[in-house]
Amino acid sequence: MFQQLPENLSYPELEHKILEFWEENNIFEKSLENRIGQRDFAFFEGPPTVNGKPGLHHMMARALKDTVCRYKTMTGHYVRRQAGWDTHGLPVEIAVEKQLGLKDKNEIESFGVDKFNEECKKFVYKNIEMDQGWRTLTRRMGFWIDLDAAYITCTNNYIESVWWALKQFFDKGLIYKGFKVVPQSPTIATPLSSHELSLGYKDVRDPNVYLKLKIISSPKSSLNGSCILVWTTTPWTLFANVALSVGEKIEYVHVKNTRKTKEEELTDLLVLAKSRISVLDGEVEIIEEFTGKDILGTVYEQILPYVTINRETHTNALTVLPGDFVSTDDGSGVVHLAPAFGEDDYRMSLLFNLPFEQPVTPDGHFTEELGPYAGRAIKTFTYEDHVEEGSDKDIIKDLKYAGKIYRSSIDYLHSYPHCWRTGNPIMYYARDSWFIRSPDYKEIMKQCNNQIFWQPPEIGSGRFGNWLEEVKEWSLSRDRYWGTPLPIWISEDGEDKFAVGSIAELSTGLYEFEDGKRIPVPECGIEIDLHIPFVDKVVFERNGKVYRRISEVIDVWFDSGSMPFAQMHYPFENQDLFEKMFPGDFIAEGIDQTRGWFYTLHNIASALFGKPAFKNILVNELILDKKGEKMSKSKGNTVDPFEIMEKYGADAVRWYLFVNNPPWKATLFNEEDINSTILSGLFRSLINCYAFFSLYANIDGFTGNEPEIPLTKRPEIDRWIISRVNSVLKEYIRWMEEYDLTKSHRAIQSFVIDELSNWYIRRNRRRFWKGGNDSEKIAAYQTLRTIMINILEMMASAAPFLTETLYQRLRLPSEPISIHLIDLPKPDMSKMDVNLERRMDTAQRIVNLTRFLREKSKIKVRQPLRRILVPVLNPQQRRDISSVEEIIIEEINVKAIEFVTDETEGIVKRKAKANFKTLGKKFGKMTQIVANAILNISDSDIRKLESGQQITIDIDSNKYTIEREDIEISSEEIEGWLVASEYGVTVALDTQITTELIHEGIAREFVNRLQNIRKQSGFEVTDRIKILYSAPKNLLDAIEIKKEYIMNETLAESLMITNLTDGMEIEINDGILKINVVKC
RNA sequence: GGGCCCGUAGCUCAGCUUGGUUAGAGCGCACGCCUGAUAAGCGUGAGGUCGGUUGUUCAAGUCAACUCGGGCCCA
Repeated sequence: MFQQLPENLSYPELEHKILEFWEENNIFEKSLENRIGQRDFAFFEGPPTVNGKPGLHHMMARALKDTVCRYKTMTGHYVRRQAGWDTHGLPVEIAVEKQLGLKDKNEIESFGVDKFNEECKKFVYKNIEMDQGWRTLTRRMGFWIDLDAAYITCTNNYIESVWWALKQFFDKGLIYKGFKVVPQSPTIATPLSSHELSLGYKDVRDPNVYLKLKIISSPKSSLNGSCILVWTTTPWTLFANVALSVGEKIEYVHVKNTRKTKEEELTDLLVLAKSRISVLDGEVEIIEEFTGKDILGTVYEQILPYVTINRETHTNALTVLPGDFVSTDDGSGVVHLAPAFGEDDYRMSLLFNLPFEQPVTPDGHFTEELGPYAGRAIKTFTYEDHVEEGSDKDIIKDLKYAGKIYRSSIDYLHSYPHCWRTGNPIMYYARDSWFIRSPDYKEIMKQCNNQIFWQPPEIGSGRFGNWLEEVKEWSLSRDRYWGTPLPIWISEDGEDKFAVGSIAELSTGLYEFEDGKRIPVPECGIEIDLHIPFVDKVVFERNGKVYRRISEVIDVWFDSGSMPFAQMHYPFENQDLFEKMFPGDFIAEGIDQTRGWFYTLHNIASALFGKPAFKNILVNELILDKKGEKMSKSKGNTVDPFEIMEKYGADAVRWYLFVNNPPWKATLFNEEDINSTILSGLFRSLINCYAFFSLYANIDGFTGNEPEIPLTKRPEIDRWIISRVNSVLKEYIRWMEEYDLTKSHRAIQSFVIDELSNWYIRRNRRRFWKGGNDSEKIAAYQTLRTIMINILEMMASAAPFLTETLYQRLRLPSEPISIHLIDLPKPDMSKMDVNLERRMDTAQRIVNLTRFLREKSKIKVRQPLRRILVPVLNPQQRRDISSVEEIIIEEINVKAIEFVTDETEGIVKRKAKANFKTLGKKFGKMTQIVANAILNISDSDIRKLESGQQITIDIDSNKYTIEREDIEISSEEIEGWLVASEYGVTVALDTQITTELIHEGIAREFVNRLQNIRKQSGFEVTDRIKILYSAPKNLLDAIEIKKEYIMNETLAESLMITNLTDGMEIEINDGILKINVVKC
């Protein structure tokens, strides 16, 4: 028996059952066991950070991964799928701080770093198990990945592998400590790496301030007493201003500027770049022009008086210096320099021996030096529970009071980096920190990138490629607690350092107790934990020196970038496995990982192994809401993946995400589309196909074990659908191999709906319901079952639940217990017949044309007609159509197809149309004119061309030679007939209806009414009936003549005329009949 | 300021690599058909200045330049 689907089927309900089935039968495990020893396909899971709830966009990446992995499994690969969790770093620290009510690093220190890290660890493990979290999402959506063997980045094994990697970098001289201006996240007091920075750009309004600074002395004496105009968007950096910079070759002007304010008229004498005069208000009179070079050395009045600048020791302080970075795109063409807060500025300070003032603490507050500003926040910082007001406005107020503001507003709109975790604006800040010299191996990274297949390709060459072109040093260290400790130990005199690359090496150190006692690590009695504070208690005594670890932890992105080897604790274990798994075959994540995980994977793999980390990558774009806006919690337009899956089922959502739009294009998520296109389209069609199959298969007792009818013995339409399914399979595989899941699945979709359901099944219904069990019927069942299975095989990786549900009902006991344990078949070339496919295509075209003609002439399909005429251009076309004649005739209810050829000249008018492709090449400018002439060439000329001769056309006494290939021939009209044509196929319909045909039509109408009555009366399909009826003369005649046919069709024992007074009234062709139908 | 992607029917998308003369599909809408897949199935129709301009070409949705709008990334 082929088990029927439930009446009110609920996809989510079915899916839950399937989940249980998989788990009870260990299907996932079996799918792996099956493939042991087969080709390996190495998949790398990008570890999600274990805080927060997963969103819909996470479902996208996970669905893509799952589908590719399942597909690869079905095509004979062993796909190792180790899950992973990213557990270190700021996201976790911040969540835990919040939980514990700690506000900043000081509070963490007093709380105790050991306890804090312990809390972080607990938090991480709790989140991994969380309901409605990642684990649940993963299970619910059917993402098959080994969660129990997940790599967790905060385990000793993982960290040990990361340490090994860091030691490689260190020993190659690629890690160094530098004093540099780095982007610093103020409220968490740690530097960020460039890829972290790239996660947090936001459009903001910043101050837009023009300062006028008094010139004390200048080599250009005419400027003395005037002011130099300086522009800034960061007033908080002005305290640290030590010099100004101009472009040596830029043209500057000395102007007299008069403008009116509300209160008074002001006149200023100002110096600024000539091209920036437009920033001035009011009238401008140019007094003098010169270049930047002319005013170098000009001394100006210090902007804000708090820090003391000694011009004796720093002779260049508070002067105008040359800078190649000065631009005149905005501002005044004069740049203020604060070496502690800008990369260019810092470089200038070294070059010109400028004083270095840093009146700001690493957490973004002013130092004691600054009097009234001491302790205030530089910018407005937002915390979980409060907001700390920034200082910009007050600084501007003070400067105004001091008469140093030319103009100020807070309207400079630009995109500025913010901390990706706290959301607060970053500050560029000079400090000590550790770096990886990534530019040193830039060429290797570029070369490795060329070996990667990117889907879509433009990200590899564009976004990622450009990024590699401008590789920056990797700012590696973080001044935080919960992270992989940077395993570098420095001698107490600071002169020597080394990296520790393993637990074994760490164990050669000494554990230092609070009382100063040092005991070898293996004997210290404390369990080794590669975190702060344990590692900081380990000291080494070498060469008579004591070495202590530096304090920093590393960028979490180094953790996740290390996963290709760290997930398997390489090189300490699993060397063979690593050899097989590296480089990885496939990764898939969101585009936001381009400079995140994609980059760190690539960077580390290039540096350590000189190979790319992965060979194929599928990138997905954002999921926007249906209006095209980004989903965000604040807008309230986010979609909960769990809710959506319980509404439509995971399969429908997965399918929708693939098919609606290529994943690498921003997808507009419209919930209703899941229902209107996926559920009521493809899925319903597929379900209906199965329902149809099982209904009749069960009636006929078809088991699936019948001896196979050879392909050659099956009807043409069977061979057609089998050919088609193989063609589709070929196409599907082609796109899957290119990681184009949209094209591959769209191909299946149209096949199921248009070809299987709407053509094959509909055309063959009669074969299934007619009596007997001949070979033609068995062939129909066998064909349909095969096709269904083939479809399920193709769909299984994308819609694992629905396909399993149907497979369970279709499978024979001898077949694998799950669709996911099956081998995807290879397209069978011997079953593909392109000619047959073309012929069927023509048949469908003729059917469509005929339907159109019936519609036009208002003749119902139930009314048989005598014939259609089809003009054929050649014997081939005639043979093509003849071979599918039966199908056409039945579908459109005509008695015959007649072919019109040359011999029946006169009936068909033929027309030649220009083939522009060949014509254009030959005649160039004359193409259009020749094409027009071709429209008018005679029938005999057309025939000449057909026989291979050339003709010449005269236009304005020029001769143009035309060949067969230059024209397209079509039959356009048939005299006196209703005609339609499309793509070279023409159909004429004979609309004459003879008495015989009328009788037949009436009989069919009558059968139709009777069938309706049977159905309404709730009779079984197999019940026999007796019919009594009365009817007007014309109908009665027809019914009597067609009596046998009618009785046959309706399973009637008798069909008797009586004078019915009661009975059901029905109408046929405007006549009223009365019928009485009873079961025998 | 730079880079990338997108703009085709009311909506979601094909088509653009390789230019060729009625620009397609699905959904929605309107109308009709079918009734032994029936809380199914089929068809027809309306609906498009292919974002705009300019250019290349005999010919541009397709190629080029510019431009407008949207998104993403960078500075």
